[in-house]
Amino acid sequence: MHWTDVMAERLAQQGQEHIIATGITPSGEFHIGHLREILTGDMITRAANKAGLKAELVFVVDNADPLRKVYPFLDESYREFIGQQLGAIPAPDSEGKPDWIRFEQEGWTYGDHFLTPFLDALKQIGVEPRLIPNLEAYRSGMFADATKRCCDDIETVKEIIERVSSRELPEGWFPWQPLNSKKSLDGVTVTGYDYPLVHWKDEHGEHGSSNIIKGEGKLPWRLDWPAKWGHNGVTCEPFGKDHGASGGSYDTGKELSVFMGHAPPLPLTYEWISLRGQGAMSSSTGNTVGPIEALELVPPQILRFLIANSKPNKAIEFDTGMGLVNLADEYERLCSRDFETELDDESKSRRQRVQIEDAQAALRLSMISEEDSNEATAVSFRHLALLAQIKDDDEAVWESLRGSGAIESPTSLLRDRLARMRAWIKSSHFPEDMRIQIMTEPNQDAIERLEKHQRDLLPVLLACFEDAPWDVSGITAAIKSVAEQAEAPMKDVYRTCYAVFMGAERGPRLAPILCNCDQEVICQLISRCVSMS
RNA sequence: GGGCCUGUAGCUCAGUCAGGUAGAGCGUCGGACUUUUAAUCCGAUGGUCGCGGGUUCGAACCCCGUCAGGCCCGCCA
Repeated sequence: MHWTDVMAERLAQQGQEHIIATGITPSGEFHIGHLREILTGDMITRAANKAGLKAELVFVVDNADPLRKVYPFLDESYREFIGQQLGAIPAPDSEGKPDWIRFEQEGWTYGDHFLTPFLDALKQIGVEPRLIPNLEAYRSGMFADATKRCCDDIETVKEIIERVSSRELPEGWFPWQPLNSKKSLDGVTVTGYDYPLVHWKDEHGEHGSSNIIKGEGKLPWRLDWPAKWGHNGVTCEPFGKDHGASGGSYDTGKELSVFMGHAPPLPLTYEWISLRGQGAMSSSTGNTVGPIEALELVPPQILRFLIANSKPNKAIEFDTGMGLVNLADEYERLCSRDFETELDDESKSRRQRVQIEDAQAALRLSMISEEDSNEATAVSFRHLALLAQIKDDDEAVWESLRGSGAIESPTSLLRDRLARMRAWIKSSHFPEDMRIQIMTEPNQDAIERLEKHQRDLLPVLLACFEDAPWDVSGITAAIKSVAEQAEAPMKDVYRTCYAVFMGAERGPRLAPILCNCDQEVICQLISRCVSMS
């Protein structure tokens, strides 16, 4: 059974209506790691709805969280904002400096700045959750009840956190962090409590009172999370393995949730996504591939497929090179399979059936909208990558595909895919193995691997190429005339050609590539191979 | 110190929750297609299931131990 269906089954045991929650702090550039959080939630939601439940995906934007430090992409002037809430400070401009003008005129905040492009990407990927900006929830008093309960019984709250997480809370710990005189959550000491006011003094020597109902502060993380479960009615939430560790915030949240008066959500811990060969993704080191960037390279279905096809507890290594080609081709192959017929085959073992069913489920979850069909494009990524490099003009690509009978006319799906393919080829992510390159130096190994009678074709090849009109048909004719003059099979001629031009045994159609090269340079290459043989 | 996850074919992984002959895809190798879109089709190859014990008629799967890698227990998904 697919992992999403397992979750749906568990949810069904608990009730009919579900809120599946995801939450991310917009502290920096979003990356595909964040995509796992939201897609995991989205896929559970889909599976639950398919199982006849009523499920909704929500995305809690943790813009009440404070700025932790001056990240490398920020100007030093952000130092004054440390400790202040992400939804209440200006966004960085192109130089990383606070954009006061947009902040004051449009209310454009730090959180908005990072969230908005991510939401655009999500839309393309087919995820449109209900947004719950956390700062606004605080300000509208949504956290008041839970907060009151905690402040009224600090000892119980403390006991739960200290026992479950086995860490000691500092002296003077209070279940509400007030904003100080500089709107910061740091360096504040609570001096008294008189609901709804929490009295404080800060490190600047100022005194004041924080109104819980108006959200003049926030709950510490370990309380904030279970409180959100309560007022958002969350019944299921996937989260990263950092929260899932024993004694971690889910463990304390579970008990605190009951203390606050509601059942904790069904958890699902997922593993991190790392960049192949570069370790974990991190916004602060700049070691990221953003969802936007990823979408420029591959269609959104492939990104969904990556998540759908990996069990949550499996770490994913995102590979923007050959790995992506293989992933995309695997997706393409699955699209063209006929699962129904395969499942009708009685001789299939239980395991084989499970594999087929899981592949089917993963494919269905890869669709952008549930009404889509997974039409196969009949063109592999590998093949398209090749054509896109050989032919600068889109029309020529379609012409070639028509000629080989792969398509009759390009679908919008294919047009879209070609556009992304061209972006990929231009980017630094495109794998060198896929890049078509004509030799600049003779490849001695390849020449030596040729049979003698194949090497003997080299002088003939040189003669024919020197006289050839330098266009596609001229070069094609020249290759053909080599075979005629030498009375050799075409197979040998091609072998020789690929050895000379690409240092390989086989390769893509040569004429369209060679006509983009300089005739004299090509002939010199052949001539050097001749003298070598 | 406590805990979590992972370890199965060259690679990526299913299969572990409900024990019943070790599976897929990729790769590799071979063949076919007689001017080759790195294509496509067909066939073959491939594993002491990290290691040791236990339970069982029977263990990749359950139990105990152990090794290796990754991670968490300080608000980074």
